[in-house]
Amino acid sequence: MLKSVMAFFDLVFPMKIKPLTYAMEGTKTPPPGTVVEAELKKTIRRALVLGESEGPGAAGQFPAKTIKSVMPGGPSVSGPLLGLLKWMAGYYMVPEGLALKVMFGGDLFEKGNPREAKKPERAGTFTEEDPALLSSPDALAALARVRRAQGYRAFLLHAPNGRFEGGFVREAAKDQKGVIVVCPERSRVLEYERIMRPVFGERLCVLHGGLTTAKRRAGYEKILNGEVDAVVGTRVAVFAPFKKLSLIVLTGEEDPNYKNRQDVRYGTREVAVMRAYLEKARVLLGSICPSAESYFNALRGKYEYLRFREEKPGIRVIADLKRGHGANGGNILDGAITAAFAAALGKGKNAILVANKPGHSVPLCEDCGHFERCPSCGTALVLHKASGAEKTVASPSLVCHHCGFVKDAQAACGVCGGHSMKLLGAGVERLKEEAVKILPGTIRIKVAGKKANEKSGEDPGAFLPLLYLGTRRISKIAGGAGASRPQIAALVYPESAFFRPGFRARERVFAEINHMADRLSPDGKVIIQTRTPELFRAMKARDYEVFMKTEFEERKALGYPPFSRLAHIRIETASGKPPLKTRSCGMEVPGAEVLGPVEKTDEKGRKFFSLLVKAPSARALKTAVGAALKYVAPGGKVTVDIDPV
DNA sequence: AGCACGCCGACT
DNA sequence: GTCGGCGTGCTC
Repeated sequence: MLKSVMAFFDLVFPMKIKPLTYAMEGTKTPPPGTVVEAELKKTIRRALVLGESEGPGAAGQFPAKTIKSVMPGGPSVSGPLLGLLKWMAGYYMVPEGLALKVMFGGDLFEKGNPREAKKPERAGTFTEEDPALLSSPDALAALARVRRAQGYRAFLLHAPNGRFEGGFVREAAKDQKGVIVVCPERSRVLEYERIMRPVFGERLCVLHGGLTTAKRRAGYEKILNGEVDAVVGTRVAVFAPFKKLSLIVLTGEEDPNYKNRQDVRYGTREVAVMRAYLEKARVLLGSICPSAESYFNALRGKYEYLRFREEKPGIRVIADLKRGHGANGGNILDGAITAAFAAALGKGKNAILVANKPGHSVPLCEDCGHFERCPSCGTALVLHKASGAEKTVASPSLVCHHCGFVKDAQAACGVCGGHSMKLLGAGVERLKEEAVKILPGTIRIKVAGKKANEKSGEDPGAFLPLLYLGTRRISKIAGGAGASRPQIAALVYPESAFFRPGFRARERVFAEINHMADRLSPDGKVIIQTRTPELFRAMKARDYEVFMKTEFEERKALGYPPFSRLAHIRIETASGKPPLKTRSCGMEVPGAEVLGPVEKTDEKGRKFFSLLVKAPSARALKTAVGAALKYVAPGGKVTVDIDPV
């Protein structure tokens, strides 16, 4: 009689659940990384073998259920990727199951037929690269260093422009196997597909959330079968299950889109670097304006810094000091801007106009100084006039841009009844009114978020230049999808973004201005109309080093990253009850600083409490967050965000 | 007291 | 994800 061998395994199901122990009989046991089927709550589901287990233990537990079947073809997930899964669960403080869910979604774990992807969708508009720059001795030397590096190695490519970055990435990836190129958004994926397709042909796979499940699954299958050498995709691509990975590229590494905002709140850059480390592979962080964190890591030698410079389109700062609105014939836009726009548009060149908020303006009573505030956020309400293509409300309304609160706009002051309202600020609606009125000739106006171009003036059939108009996001769509690159861009009072909460506000604005300049034609120009010209001094010169130096001084003084690590704890209690067991000030969290709790309102108008934990290292942060969570009263919904952006 | 529904936590 | 336990609340 053959005695059966019983072995135990820890299985991870792709859902919010810790690993569970299952049994299996037989001698041919599934190695870690194998997909198996097992019963969970009376339904058969797919799960991942994390490793062998000691067994359910002697502690009087239920007998382990058994693994029902093993997927053929050996392990789907490599050792380094399993290591990454465990690291993510530990670092971001989530169950392993949730980490598995964000890594592969349903693609490796749901039944269904993979369907071959059709030909690529509409390709992006990546412009020709810069052969002169790419073939310089410095560029060739840097490329050789990236291509020849063995084992784990991290590089920060500080590129002079997007075309250089793209060309460098292509040359770095050429002829290599197991390459991942991650992009911050779908439109960028299509641009990089255009760059990489000529090099990899059919052995390139595109991965992003816009694909159907069947297509994505077909992609995963090809990667697992070794039919793919390179993957281009959005942040999920960082988990592409190559058996052997050689290079991960993160393009536009400073982009805030790289932060995952649901389930596991991971940062794609941190994950990419950790994966490269575990895979003993190279990681290349590319940017035309690197994040403070990456630059800091380059300065202290954690990353090899590949810096390239270039003459850039000029930035002109128009000081609009104590001049009230109305100096330019009652208009907000400075005369120099309207003149420059008129000139560019007159020559058939496209232009970008960036307002500092949606809507029209903030009405302020000139008699008593009253302005309307949001009842839950306390922030100023913004008038939306409900006219034109960018119509967001049915009738003139006051809107809270933070939580979405809306009320009808009244002509008279709610406090004193006065009728003379001063309109503060330069919203999209208001700039559009001005653009239509001031800019001579006929133009098409493309407002952010709207598909159709709105025509102004007569003669709709003729070729007309485009005026892109919107908030900061407009620069992303400007010049896209076959349109020619704009020649001029103007930002009106962008300093308002500096006063938004969050220590990264300045860095964001700096990066956005750099990106805007990068999207313009080579002879392009960015104009900044501001009341605080001193805040834009470094931006004017586009002097990255000077900007970061000041930024570092300030962050060091205030204890913000990269000089510390942060965690944000969000607590949603039943009905505004205090979130902590102890009264405030009672938190004893050694080796870290805890700020809060502060009551806040989110974008959906929900109230929550917020705690900010500051610690000197990632290690100390984890301990501190653990200690802080002990103070949280039971019954609330708690979310922990490590390295919030 | 008896039953319906819904939320929350556990799932090996 | 999905099941069931238990709490709330309504009805007989």
